[in-house]
Amino acid sequence: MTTISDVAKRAGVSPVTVSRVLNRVGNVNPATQQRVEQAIEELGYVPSGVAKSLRSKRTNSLALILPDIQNAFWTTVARGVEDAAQSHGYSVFLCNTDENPAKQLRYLDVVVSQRVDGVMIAPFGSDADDLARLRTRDVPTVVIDRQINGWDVDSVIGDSLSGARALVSHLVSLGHRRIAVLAGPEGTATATDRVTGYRIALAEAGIAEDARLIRFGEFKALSGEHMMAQVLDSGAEPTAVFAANNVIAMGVLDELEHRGLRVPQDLALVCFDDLPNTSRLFPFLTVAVQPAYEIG
Amino acid sequence: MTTISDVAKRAGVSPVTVSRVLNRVGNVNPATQQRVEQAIEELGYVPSGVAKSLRSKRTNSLALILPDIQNAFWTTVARGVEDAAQSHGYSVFLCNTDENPAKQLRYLDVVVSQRVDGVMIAPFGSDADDLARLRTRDVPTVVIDRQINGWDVDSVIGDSLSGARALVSHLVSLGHRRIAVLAGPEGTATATDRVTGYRIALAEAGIAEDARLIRFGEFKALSGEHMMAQVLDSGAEPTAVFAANNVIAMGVLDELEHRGLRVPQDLALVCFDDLPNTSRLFPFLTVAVQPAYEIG
DNA sequence: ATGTCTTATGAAAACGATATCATGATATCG
DNA sequence: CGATATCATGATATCGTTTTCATAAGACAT
Repeated sequence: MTTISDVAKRAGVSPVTVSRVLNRVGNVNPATQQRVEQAIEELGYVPSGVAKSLRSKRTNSLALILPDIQNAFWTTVARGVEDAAQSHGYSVFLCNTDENPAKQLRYLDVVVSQRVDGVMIAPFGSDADDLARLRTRDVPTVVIDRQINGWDVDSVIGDSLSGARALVSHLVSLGHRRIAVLAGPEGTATATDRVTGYRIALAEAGIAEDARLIRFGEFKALSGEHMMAQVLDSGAEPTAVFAANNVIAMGVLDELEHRGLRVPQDLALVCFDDLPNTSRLFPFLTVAVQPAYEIG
Repeated sequence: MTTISDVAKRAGVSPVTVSRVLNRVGNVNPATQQRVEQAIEELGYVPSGVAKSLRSKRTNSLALILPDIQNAFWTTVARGVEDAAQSHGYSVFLCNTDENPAKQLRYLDVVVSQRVDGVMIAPFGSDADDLARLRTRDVPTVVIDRQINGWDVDSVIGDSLSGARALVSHLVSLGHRRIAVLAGPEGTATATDRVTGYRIALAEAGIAEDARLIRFGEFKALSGEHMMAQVLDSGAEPTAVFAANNVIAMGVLDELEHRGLRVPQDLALVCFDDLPNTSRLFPFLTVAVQPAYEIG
């Protein structure tokens, strides 16, 4: 791999001068500059970002830590992040935690060790301790989509509570009284906020809560399937379901299909977060769309 | 940011000894080791990957350059790559070229400058020149999904030709004679291979080609829409359509919907690459599924 | 007792860039 | 014309590690 010294030698100057040409800083004789540029061209020299980072303490890279890169919501967020980063000269490390705390921890170690200039994370759980690695090391951080207790950090968060409340109120206005909610992990703000929104909507309508209709699980299709099955088997006989995100809704549909139940004839369904082709796929489905790209 | 010297000072040893403890190499007195480990703990020290990379010439990072991270096929590939990389201690830089040569070029510069240990790329076009930056610099590279002319590089490629041939033969066996093919960019091996497979299937069935039924565009929904419109307006009256990938198929559906045409009653549709929920979304759709995760 | 091995540690150099300071050559000013 | 500012360039130190070489203290064999 050619270095700045190789270029310098070829152009008959010192490495310092090459650096000056590269960064367009300081004064360089036009003739010299041309010789240097030619040497760079001939050798196909590309400066080492690694060495540059070591000296300058900036890596020009960011980390984006997400729970599920196969979820369309998150890829859209990623796309937004990527475009914004690129237009400012940053590269993005994309990390997929799979909603797995151990994986998340490992990635936090990696990004700290790689000395990225900043981290955007949709954290698992809402416990500040998990993110201690970032806080104690003063890594500039933005939390996405989920709130963190006990750390006053910049965040970009959709209004889960209001969204959930609106969705459930919509169901109520259609005449539903026995509405199930299938949420994500109980420790995650996104999940609890959406359940809270659900509760508020019920309270406003004067409907009593039924514990059998409230389930916490994971933001995964399989979990949606299980939760739906539990609710159906609980004897609570829901007429409508509020899925806390798109993937859970998919699981719900799977389970309903197994049982030969149709949406919306047998059971109404609403959910959070859009999916690609939702309107074609489920014209009957009401969703609370978050501006994923803009969040990114 | 604490450095190895800070740790050394605190433990009353030299940085070399700390390094030895960190990398479990050479002989270190157990008592010393414990002092060092305690100092690391107390200071919350995380070694600088940047400095390590500079010295060791390894970054433990890989780049994955993809045309569209919003396409489920690619996110699945990404997931496979990520899992494999992580289990071997590597991190992955995910880069989205958006099928845009300029973006691709920019990313190639970035990854070369960042000195990643390897690159996996689904390149735009099939011209080796575009990838010259990688070749001339001996960056270990694997090409995914698309073949490159003039560079004998490791590749992981689904069999576009056979897949396309099988899909089109399937249509033929259903009695279709006027079959349209809507492909990606003409310069991309994936697109041309799929068209070649289409041609072979037609030839085998003794069906003459109709130029109006063969379209090249982009691997994007909007392009699928346009191509479908062109074919429908060409007067060629197709009874079936072969979309060269999932996203194009989505565009086709959009266009058909605009015109009030139904699948499969008015027009049969087959395509390459799976989509999430395909079976629920389009029970009528025949797809050639590539093992995306395993490719990754 | 002398020489050879192993263990435990440190000093110094190196990785490839940039920041700082120094130097000589010109240009500009009063 | 001497003083000062500007231009063009280079020497050297530095970023935080790891590699290489050196050294000293015991252990062991002859």
